[in-house]
Amino acid sequence: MDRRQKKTRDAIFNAFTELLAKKNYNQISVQEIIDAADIGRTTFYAHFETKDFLLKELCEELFDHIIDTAMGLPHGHYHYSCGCVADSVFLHLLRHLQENDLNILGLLSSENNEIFLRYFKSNLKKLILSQYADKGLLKNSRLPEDYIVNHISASFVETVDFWLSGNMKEDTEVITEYFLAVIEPLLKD
Amino acid sequence: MDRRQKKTRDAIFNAFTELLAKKNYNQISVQEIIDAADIGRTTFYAHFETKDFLLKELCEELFDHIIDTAMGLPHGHYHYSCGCVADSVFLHLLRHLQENDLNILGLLSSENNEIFLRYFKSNLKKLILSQYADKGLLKNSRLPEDYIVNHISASFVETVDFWLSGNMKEDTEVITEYFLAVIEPLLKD
DNA sequence: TAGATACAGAACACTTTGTTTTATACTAAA
DNA sequence: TTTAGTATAAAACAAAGTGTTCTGTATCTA
Repeated sequence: MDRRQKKTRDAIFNAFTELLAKKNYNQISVQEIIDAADIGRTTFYAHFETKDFLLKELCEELFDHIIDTAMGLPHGHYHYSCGCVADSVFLHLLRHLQENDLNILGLLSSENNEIFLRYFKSNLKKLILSQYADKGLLKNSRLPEDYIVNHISASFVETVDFWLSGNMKEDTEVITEYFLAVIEPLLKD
Repeated sequence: MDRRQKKTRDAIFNAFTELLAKKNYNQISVQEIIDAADIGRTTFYAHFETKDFLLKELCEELFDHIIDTAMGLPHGHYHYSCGCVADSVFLHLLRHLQENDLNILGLLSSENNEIFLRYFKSNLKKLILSQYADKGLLKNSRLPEDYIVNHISASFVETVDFWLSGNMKEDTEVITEYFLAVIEPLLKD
């Protein structure tokens, strides 16, 4: 990719991320992004059709990477009761968040975090499927599989939200235990 | 309240609700609401400071009523295992939604339903607290109470979302059973 | 070095926003 | 029924934002 393109693209992402950390998405104008990124008006529209498309691409950059690396990890049982919390993909995800690449924490903690949590959740489903469904761990006589996958994804996202809104007081291991304790009853062993 | 005030207020709410059912919140302009409600520009701003305030007041009208009536219901154990699903407040809530007062279903099923689901969730916490926490049913040696309350609220909202996005194929009783099966392991008995 | 491309800057018509002003119609209470 | 208060309509307004087009310049790649 042309160095110039990458440079302006990064400038836009950075400006947008900083703005999102301090004000609501709806209240951010394209003009503000342009000013903050210090680029020409034409340039912005050459890169992104609208503000919504910019958001979408930002989300892709943020979460696709995180989920994809997690997908590459070896799968395991990861039950709370079997004491292997330390090996859980979910612990890995939390630690990845904690490292705060690309100021992802700022966005997930911001006032308008629903946007990102929603995107996070939809990406998580793929991970859940590869972790549990492939191994037949989700079979449950009372509940349909898609309901369980949805529930587990939502539970993790909500756990992250709980953790962040409490300023990450708890260790990643503790939060992982909370989460695993909540989803464990839904899994076959 | 002045009849004229109530009349325009209703006109605004109706117009806004109809617009929300077919397009995204961000893409709706105040001008469109004004046109749809067939009122004067000045009148709108006499009622609502901004579009965001209008949304907030709409949410209050929609959910405060539902939750408040549910709060008035007698409390019970409502465990899946004890077979008293029929008495659950949650079943009552689902039926209330199904009646579709004020086209609440249209909003909860719309593309931008996060806004409403989020508001729904925060109101639900009050209900969960009155249902379970007061009776000491949430005590759990492994998990803090606020985490459990948050989890139960989120689980119900996500269950509603699951139900609606599948076009309400399942009966309210079945959905209630799914939900109770998921939260039951977190409760003391 | 040459052709292609990304960028800046300015101008553009257009929409939206929130306010102000003036005049009219309605309502609630005396 | 009258009256004083108030809700509304209509028009005009400045300010800001949107998305596009054009021209000239700088930068990249081959």
